[in-house]
Order: sequence, then C-alpha cells, then structure tokens
Amino acid sequence: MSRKGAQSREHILGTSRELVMEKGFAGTSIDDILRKAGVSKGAFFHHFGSKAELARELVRWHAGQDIEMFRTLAARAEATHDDPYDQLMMFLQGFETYISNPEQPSRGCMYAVYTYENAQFDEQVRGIVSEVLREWTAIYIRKFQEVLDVHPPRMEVSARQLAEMIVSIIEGALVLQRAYGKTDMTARQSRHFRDYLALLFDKPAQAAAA
Amino acid sequence: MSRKGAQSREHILGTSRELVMEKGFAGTSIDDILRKAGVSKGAFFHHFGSKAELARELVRWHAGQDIEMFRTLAARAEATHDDPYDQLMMFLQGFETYISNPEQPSRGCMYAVYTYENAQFDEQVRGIVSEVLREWTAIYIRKFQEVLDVHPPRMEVSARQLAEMIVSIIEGALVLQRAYGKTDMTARQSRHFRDYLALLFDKPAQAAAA
DNA sequence: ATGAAAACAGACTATTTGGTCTGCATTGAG
DNA sequence: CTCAATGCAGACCAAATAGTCTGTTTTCAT
Repeated sequence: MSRKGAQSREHILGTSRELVMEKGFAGTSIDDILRKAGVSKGAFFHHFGSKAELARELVRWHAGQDIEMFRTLAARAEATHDDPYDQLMMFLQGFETYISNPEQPSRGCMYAVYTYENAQFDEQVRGIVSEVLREWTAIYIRKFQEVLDVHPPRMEVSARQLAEMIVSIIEGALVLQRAYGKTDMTARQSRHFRDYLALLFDKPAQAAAA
Repeated sequence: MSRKGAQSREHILGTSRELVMEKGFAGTSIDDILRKAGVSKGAFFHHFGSKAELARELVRWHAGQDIEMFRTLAARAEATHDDPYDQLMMFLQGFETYISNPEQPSRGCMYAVYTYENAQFDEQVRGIVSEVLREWTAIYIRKFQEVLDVHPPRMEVSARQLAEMIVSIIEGALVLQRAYGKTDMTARQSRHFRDYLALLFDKPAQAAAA
C-alpha cells in the first residue's frame, strides 16, 4: 500500500468513525461517508470490500486504540505505585482525564453502538465486541483481586463484582452523557466509584484530582 | 377507532417494539415489520402516518410502561416500610425481580437504543427520551434525599450522585447483559449497588432476596 | 338491514442503498 | 525514464426503502 493510499484509507476510516458514532451503523450510508470524506465510491470500495468489512475494520481500530490506552494508563500507574489499590485509583483517575478531554468530548461508546445494533453484524464483529468487553472486565478482575489479596474489604465482595460494576458504570454513564449532553457525566461516575472503593477498603479519601 | 382497529394497531406496535429492540430503529424496515406482523402496507400506514410517527408512538409506549412500573414498585415499597432507606431497598429488589423475569429476558433499554440512534429522530422524540431519563433520575434524587435526611452517610455524598449512579449502573448493565448474553447481569449489578448503600448507610446486609 | 366511516389489501413510485465495472491518473521500484 | 501496480473517479445497476393511491372489505351506530 502506497503512502497516499494508506493515508486515504485512514481518512475514510476516521470519517466513518465519526459518522457511525453520530448516526449509528445502519443509519450511516456509504454515500454519507463519501460526501463527508469527499472521496469517490471507487476510492471507498478500493479500500474496503464492503460495508461489512468497514464494520470489521472500525471495530478493530477501536479495539487497538482502547488496548493501547489501557496499557499506557496501567503502565504509568504501576510505575508510580506499588500498592495495587493506589495503582487502581491512579488508573481510574487517568481514565477520567482521558475521557474528559474537552477537545473532543466523548459521544458514547462504540461497543455500545455495536451491541445495540448487533443484528447488523456478522459473527466475527460480534465476537470482537464481546471479546473487548470481556477483556476489560478481565483486566479489572485481576487488579481487584490483587487489591483484595492485600486489603480486607469492609463487606464481602468479589473481584468480579467490582470489575463488572465499574465497566457497567462507565457504559451507563456514556449513555446518560449522550442522552442529556452532560459531557462530564462519565468522569463524575468514575470518581464516585473511586469514593465507593475508598469506603470499601477503608482508605482516606484522596485529594480531589484535576 | 373500532375494537379490531385498536387491536391491530397494538399488534403492529408490539411487533415493531420487538424488532427495534432486536435490530435498532434504522436497521428495522417497515417491510420487516409487515412481514413479522403479517399485515399489509395499507394497514401500517392506516395506523401510523410515517416511520417517524411509529418512533414517537413507540417511545411513548415505553415511557408509559416504565412510569407505571415505577409507580407500582414505589407504592408497594412505601406501603410496606416507613423508613425511606427500607423503601428504596425494597424498590430496588422489586426492580430486580421485574428485570429478571425469565419469561422474556430483557435485551436492553429502548432509551439507550434511541440515544445511540438519536440522529434518526426528531426533536420531539429526543425530548421524550431525555425527559424519561431525567425523570427517573429525579425520582431517585428525591428518595435519596429523604434517606440522607434521616441517615448520616459514612462519607460525603449527594443525592444526585447516588441517583445518577444507579441509573448509570442499570443502563450499563443492560449493555453488558446484551453484549455477552448474561441475562442476570442487571439484577446482579442492582444487588451490588444495594450492598454499597448498606455499607454507606451502615446498615446490616439484609438476607439475600429471591 | 343499511350506509358511512373505518380498516385493510396490495400494486405502484421515486429515491436511496450497497455494490460493480470500466477506464484514467499516480506512484514508486528498477 | 518506464511501466506495472496501485489508487481513484464516477456512470451504472439491481434490490430495498419509505411512502402513495385506488379500490375492497369490515365494522358498527342508527
């Protein structure tokens, strides 16, 4: 693939991303994409064999992005703190900063879009989506287990419960954020969850982060 | 409207409900509805002037259902207990029973579908959706305020924070429930939230409900 | 019973949709 | 520079889509 070819492909992919997040997958026609991206039908079908392939590439792109974000935040947290509780807290704070980026306020979660439109997609795409969500949960489970191994909680609770709760909260907050245009909903919910953790593990509330 | 007319209208509305929840609004064609409902195009457009009107009627139907559910559960809880904390707990338990109905496991929240597809809808429909979500939150805020007025929490927390948290959790859990086919995700998350409340308000954990 | 209004059936239409195909332009390795 | 591979433009197509219209059947108050 030539330099310009790759560039053009990225451009189409980026435009599609925005449109799909804005109008949903079924609600976004290929002509919509062509219009907004300013490219021809020939260009589109040169880079993507079909709309289904676009769906696959889109979800792969997001999966890649998110894994990278997770890894970066996790690495930073683990480099800064030894205690898994502190690591987790710092990780969540990092997420809050990331999701609150005022440059491009998040309009929702692409996996939620794909989940509610899953009838549109083939088994492969559905697999990637649930795989990513499972992976997120799994990462949290491991980390919470580390925390539980060191800090006795004030009530009986499993690592899985806590992991599924934070993932649910984030997903739900993104729905509400979009539903009534409150761009800080997700970060606020994450912060509240951290307060819950502080209470659960009997830690003093930390100074409020940025 | 004749008896059979109303009946037929309900039938179309019910079928549309299922299809939209299954495939999204943009992903559901009128022909899909006609096929599944076994009615003719003439019948459909006799009852609904357009697809947009169907969208309006659908969201109105859901709003009506949910308000009724909320009122019923709230009334029962308030009739059983005097303490707002106990009322809230019973309300949430009632919700868990409702959402866990094994007859028709919930495939998600229609408002989330509408939220992520909001570009498809007119201002009126978008208004109803955010109105319902706001109303839910408002009801919870009032109830949490009552609780906070009586029971001192173990950490500083506002009624709004708690209200938005439970709504987020439910919305998010419904996404996860659908994403990986775990039909009990929502009820479990609600239960975990109740445990959090028990910890927050320093109440003994109640015997696990059904 | 009857007649007008409501309920429906389904052919038809204009537009949009995802996708193909042919031919021209650009790129970059040799 | 050359030329084959890549990148791209846009006319074209068949199917699907939302919606219309005309005519027939059903309903129900009188």
